[in-house]
Amino acid sequence: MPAPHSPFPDSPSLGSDAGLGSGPVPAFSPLYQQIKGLILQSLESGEWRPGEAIPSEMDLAARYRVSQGTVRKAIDELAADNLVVRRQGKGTFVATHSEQQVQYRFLKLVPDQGNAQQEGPAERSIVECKRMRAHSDVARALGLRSGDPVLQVRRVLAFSGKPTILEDLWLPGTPFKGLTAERLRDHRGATYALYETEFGVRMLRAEEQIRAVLPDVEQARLLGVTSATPLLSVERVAFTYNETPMELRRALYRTDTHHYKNTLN
Amino acid sequence: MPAPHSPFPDSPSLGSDAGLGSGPVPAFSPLYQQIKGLILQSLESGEWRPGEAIPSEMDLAARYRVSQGTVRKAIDELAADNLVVRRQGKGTFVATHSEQQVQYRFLKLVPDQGNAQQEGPAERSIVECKRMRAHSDVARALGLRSGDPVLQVRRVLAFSGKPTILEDLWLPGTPFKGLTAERLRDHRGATYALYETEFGVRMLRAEEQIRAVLPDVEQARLLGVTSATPLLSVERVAFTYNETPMELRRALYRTDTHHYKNTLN
DNA sequence: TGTCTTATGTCTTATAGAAGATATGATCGG
DNA sequence: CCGATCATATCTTCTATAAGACATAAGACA
Repeated sequence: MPAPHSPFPDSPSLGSDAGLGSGPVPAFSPLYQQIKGLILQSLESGEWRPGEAIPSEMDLAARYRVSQGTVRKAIDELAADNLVVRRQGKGTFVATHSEQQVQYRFLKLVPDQGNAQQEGPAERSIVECKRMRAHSDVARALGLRSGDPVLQVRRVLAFSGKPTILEDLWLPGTPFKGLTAERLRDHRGATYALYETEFGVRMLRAEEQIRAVLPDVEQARLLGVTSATPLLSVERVAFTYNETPMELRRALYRTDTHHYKNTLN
Repeated sequence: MPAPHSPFPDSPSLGSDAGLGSGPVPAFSPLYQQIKGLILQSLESGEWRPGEAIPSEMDLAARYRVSQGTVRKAIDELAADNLVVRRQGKGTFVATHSEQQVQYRFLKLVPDQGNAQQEGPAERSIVECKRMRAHSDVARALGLRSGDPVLQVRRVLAFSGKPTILEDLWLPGTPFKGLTAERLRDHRGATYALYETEFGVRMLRAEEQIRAVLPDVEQARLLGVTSATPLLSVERVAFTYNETPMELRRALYRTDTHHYKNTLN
């Protein structure tokens, strides 16, 4: 086998025993992981848009001066992380929240009877949408400082006319400059798809903390329940590239007709 | 490249274009998936016990008359499903609920401050343990018929002396013949580890349905809360091989000091 | 007792052919 | 001459194999 080539075009050879100096990739990592890191950078830079195809494995192999199999293993991991989607015979595509078979990729609330497809899309109504300064807890969750500008949205999602989810969203003000209640209301499809197409913010991963709570009077009114109705409190932080938090979402779920579904393995 | 060999030792050649007739593997599946199925059978039959090493990739390759890389890809998928664990330079081991770094593999409840390691193991106390006949809902969840014998266990888990989880377990009577309150109480470590070592039942996967509820009087008493305290209701069905359900678990979680943590991607 | 060697695992990379999808162009019927 | 249909060319990803690199542990040996 010939000595491994440098995955960095037009740079002096450094093989697999040279360090990158800085960056997310450890200095002494296997070749395919270095390639993965490079593809990740191109993905982050927007070289290929969500929904578009990335270059073929052969093209990428030529670009990075490695074999097709090495590129393949790099893409395998990206596909396992849901960053790209492979389609045999067609190509590899940048994953997107739009045009997906499942409308809501991160929503785990499903109806007790039937499935989410039959139920159809949620009816959304925005209760409030204002720019404000972040409190300490919101700032901490979003990696900001207290007082930094944020956008807050409160809305209700209803299924079959029945209000089921009350959500409060907090978004960092700078990346989402220009987002208004109108644009939110007019947009069809998932909110994360709007972030993607209008603001170039791709949500890749999220973490949720779930509790059981009782609503306050205002929350109960918006959901059409009494203050004695137990609700699921779901606090979600969604991350884009480099584990950067870009959205805090505090939601209350009614669980009389729906339940939160989770699979463990 | 030579023609693919049969993965079935001492059987007439059938290559990749012959059907298996019956079984979990589709008739026209790639070689590595057929190998995966064969390894799965050996795993299920108990040829290698949990915690033990399975034969090396080279040995398995010789056994099935395929190349090491093909065996590798089969094991890759088994490792992705958490059925086996790879350790470079040491071997590939059958995954187990015992001797794991995380004591409770399926428990997603974590303390609000600190982590589960610091907290230490839960203090268990068995409230009830009796053999009975399955009601229709329990029978349906376990794939039994109404009236079939089942074992029911009710217990409380406490952290730092504070009762936090109230669990009702239902187990099919036949596979768990001989399980008593004493054996449950005397056992150290995860309950799923007990199933593994004492009854040869390996839990591979589970599905949970989560709701917010209020406890009845008895439940509230056992958890030391009022009937007005909202609790997380977690109904879990755990599966062994062939997607066979082997345990139904209905639990109530207190979420004043803990929360249910979930990662989405 | 400490170090080196060796055996035996998995891991990484490379190559060749198979299988799927799509566009193009030839062929045939009207 | 026009249009539908089939074969083919050429993309793509997928599968299978081989061989060297790296990791780990046990025994040889000073």
